[in-house]
Amino acid sequence: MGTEGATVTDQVTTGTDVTRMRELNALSIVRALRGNPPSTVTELATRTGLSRPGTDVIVQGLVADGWLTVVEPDGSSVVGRPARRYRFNAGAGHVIGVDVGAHKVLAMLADLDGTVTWTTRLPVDPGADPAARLTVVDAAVEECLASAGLRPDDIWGITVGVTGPVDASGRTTLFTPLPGWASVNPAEHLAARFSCPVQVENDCKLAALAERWQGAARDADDIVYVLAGMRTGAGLIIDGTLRRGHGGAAGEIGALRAVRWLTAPSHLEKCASLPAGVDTDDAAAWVFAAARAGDKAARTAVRRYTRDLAVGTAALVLTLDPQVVVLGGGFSRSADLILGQLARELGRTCLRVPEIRASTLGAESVALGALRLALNEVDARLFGTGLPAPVAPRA
Amino acid sequence: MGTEGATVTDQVTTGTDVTRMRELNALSIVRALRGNPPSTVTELATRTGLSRPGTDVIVQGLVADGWLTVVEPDGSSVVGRPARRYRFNAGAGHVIGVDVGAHKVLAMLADLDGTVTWTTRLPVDPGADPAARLTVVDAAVEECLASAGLRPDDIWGITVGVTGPVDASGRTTLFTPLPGWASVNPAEHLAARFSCPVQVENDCKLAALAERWQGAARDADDIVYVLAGMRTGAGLIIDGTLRRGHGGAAGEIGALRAVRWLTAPSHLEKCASLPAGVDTDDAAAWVFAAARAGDKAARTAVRRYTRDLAVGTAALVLTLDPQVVVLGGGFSRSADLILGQLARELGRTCLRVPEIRASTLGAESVALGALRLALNEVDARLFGTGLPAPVAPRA
DNA sequence: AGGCTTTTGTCAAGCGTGCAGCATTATTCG
DNA sequence: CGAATAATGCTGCACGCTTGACAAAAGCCT
Repeated sequence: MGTEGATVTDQVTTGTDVTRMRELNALSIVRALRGNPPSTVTELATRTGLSRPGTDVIVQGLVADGWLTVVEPDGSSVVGRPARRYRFNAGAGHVIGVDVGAHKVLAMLADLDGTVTWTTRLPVDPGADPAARLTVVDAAVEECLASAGLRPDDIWGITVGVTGPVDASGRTTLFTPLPGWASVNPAEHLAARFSCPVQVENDCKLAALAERWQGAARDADDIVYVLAGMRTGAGLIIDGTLRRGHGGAAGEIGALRAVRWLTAPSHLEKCASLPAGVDTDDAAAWVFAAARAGDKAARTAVRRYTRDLAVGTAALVLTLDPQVVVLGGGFSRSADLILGQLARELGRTCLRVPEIRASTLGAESVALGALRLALNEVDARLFGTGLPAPVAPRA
Repeated sequence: MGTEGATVTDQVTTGTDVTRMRELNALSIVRALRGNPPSTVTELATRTGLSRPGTDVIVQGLVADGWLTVVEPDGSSVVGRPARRYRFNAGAGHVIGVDVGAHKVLAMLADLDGTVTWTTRLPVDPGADPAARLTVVDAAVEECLASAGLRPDDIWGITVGVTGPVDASGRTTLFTPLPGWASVNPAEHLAARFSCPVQVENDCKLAALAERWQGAARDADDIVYVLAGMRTGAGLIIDGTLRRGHGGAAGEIGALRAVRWLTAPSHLEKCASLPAGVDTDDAAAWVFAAARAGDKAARTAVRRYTRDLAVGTAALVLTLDPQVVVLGGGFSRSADLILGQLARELGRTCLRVPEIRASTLGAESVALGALRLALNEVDARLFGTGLPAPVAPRA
């Protein structure tokens, strides 16, 4: 406490107590077990660099707290005494990821290992007002809880994916295609029922996370994800971390008029050979199919679309110099028609051409990314502040 | 050691020994002292959260190792026994930052606090071959050493700033305006004389670092730095860290033809009212002066230049959504003529308009940034792996 | 079947570290 | 010169990790 003298940088609080050291060691053991098959104490000891007896003590404590579960030795034919194996108790907590779209709400439940244990998809009227849409979100989330017999307090994190840039408060005030949604604060809404942290994030950004987690860019740390569909958007991962920008509007290069992302899909909708009966939602799919079959006008439409898509992508690539560009979104099903030309255009305009890959995740990528973001938050809380609390750490 | 079985993620090595804990505490005390005025043990104890006796023991050790120096109490009029103060011994090590330009080599020497203790500026013939240029670099560095009577081993880090994207090996193979420089590896050259780490980095990126360190963007974590001069370039700081991109080519948006950064300065050179006698190097300065005096043609030239500058800046801003855009480079001396229009253009094209500020650093910004990068590297080595080695930690 | 090898599980002793508390010292104020 | 004040220095205590040793549980060999 500075009395009245020049108070400098008070309260750095990095001093490590000997009891804090034990927490850190416990965490490093948990970390050494996450995502790995069940391991023996000896393995954990070598992995963490701790001694075997020391590791054993900590492991016992973690088992008592419910973080680890014991796997009794099965008849594996090794020479010495068969070792007990310990497994991270992924069921100690769960996270929920929600994708709020115009036509549907998709909710997923996963355990702490990220294993998806339930998926709910409910339809929504595109014109539904915010209250109605939130009711559907609630219903989807509720179904996730019911599927595993969980109570709200068993959920450690929730992430909601929406379209449009998300500001710090979790709202999409700058722009949203959902009617009336600009005034909605989904985090606040869910906080009434859940005590865990609720994050709201842009759908492109979440899809980018998903591609790095389980999709086409698992090996990369610098990723530009381009969502190609009836809307065009981007999500950026730099140095392995999702980047939001200072106001949450990173990746919105499509707002630049010279980048014709807003009008790019119209090339497909206005294709000359498009029959009259095709619905506007199915137009793109029809054009891609026709182009694949050799239809001249359709091929031209796809070429024009890709050219426009490439301009914005080039701007992103030149700005960030990523390792990988991932093409996602609805049109990525037709990546075979797009990727070649996209690569050529980038090769023409960019200094260093990154790898270009098609998304390997389907329509669930946004919800998956939402799960990943929620898990990231849980990890940060666990490993950052470090609270190996007994059994069930709440918010 | 995995024998032949499924070797998973070996060697995580995060286990904290009790002796390692002491290292960490020593480091946190050093950190609590860096950049602060000399402090008493009691102050350090409260700042780090450690106990006073414990702090005292560590401080004694740090003094013995040469990291801290004692400041005997002067006659400050407080009640009670006057406290010894301890100061971080910034002179324990030094770093060197070099700015290799077309016309000059600028080298700076700084201590561990970043206080610049010597600056050398040597002229170079723009057409000099790589060997000649490297000789000048050596001379400049040598002068830094001589100024403080230092030996090469007293230097803990060196950073060299060059124009053009720098790859992982430290070379500028993609592009460089210096004749023959593409084949040069400055890091390797300096490694012959210095055992410390030598980094090579792009000049725009270093200038960006400098602006965040001591310049116009000290408070920001997300910065787009635009170097405006006869060459146009950019440096990006995201979440407080300089971003290089996967191949070191981040920020090279100027390579996009639609972004007219390459030709933007020609608007100034081709100004109609420019007298015949003015040298090409001084043309821009003349035009800015004329514009400020009210010359119609000059004002038009500046307006056209700024319009072109704004296109690329808008692409960077929309991609990254930074908090601040810093206008640097030689033309930032005329920021009064540029900033207003630049802000208007960004306001027209961008979703969320960042603050726009003029650089407060002069021609030394690149060398300053080089110092900062070298200091960052030293810090990372110290605080990361943690080696409070005795007196003088070498590479 | 019995001994040998190998690896695990467990215990005891030792050590380094940080913390709390008390005595000591140096300085100002009355 | 004595009282008050605050920093310094010292001792005992608690905690957790490590080393080393030994018993237990399996497979392999004779």
